[in-house]
Amino acid sequence: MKRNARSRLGRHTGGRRHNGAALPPAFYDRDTEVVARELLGATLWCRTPEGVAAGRIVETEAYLGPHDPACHAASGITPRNRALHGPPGTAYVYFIYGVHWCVNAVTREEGHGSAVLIRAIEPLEGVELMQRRRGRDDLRELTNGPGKVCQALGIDGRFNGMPLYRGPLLILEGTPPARPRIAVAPRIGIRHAADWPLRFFELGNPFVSRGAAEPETKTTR
DNA sequence: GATTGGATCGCCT
DNA sequence: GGCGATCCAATCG
Repeated sequence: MKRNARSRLGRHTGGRRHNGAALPPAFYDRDTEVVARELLGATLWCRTPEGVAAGRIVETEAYLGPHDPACHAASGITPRNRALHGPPGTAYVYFIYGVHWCVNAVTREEGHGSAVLIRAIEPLEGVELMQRRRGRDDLRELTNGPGKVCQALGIDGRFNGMPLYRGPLLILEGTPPARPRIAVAPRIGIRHAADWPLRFFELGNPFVSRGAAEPETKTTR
């Protein structure tokens, strides 16, 4: 486990290229929990005038639409959550706690209002840019939380409603974790439906926001 | 127009 | 692991 973490650090800090194709809209037009699981290992990639920054997705949460009390769609369509009700593969970017941006990938058919929150990535490209934006050097502290991911990649409200398969903000094919290494746990920081097991992360990965090696989390078969 | 709470983070103990 | 920062958007009057 420790060996994996170290080899991962070594393998990914060199700013390697990734040539994976963008995940198409059809990838997102499926069950939200399946998409949340399968986004693990994909690459979140963002280009701004400052440069490119990208990382491997290691932690996600599923938000299941109007019948999920923790999902923004539970309160109907508003100006804020309009992009959440867009077509599959849309970026839903919102501002939270008066401080942070969070980025989601919209799932299922247009109008359903479900999405996957990207909670943590493993830095792959543009490490210096991310360090500058975050104001810290420690690789583990760059992108281990949804607000940190957006700050490191330069994602803000300008990206809300954009497609994730063309343009400056992309999700690309990557290298999924082995299935036994995917852990399932309750979502973080929510009031309602606080015990629904809809958080997915790569077990043992040092870039997960918390609980990377929690012994009590359930791994998938 | 005012109030309130939130899918967080970073610093402090 | 506890708590204050900080401000937008939804809700209420």
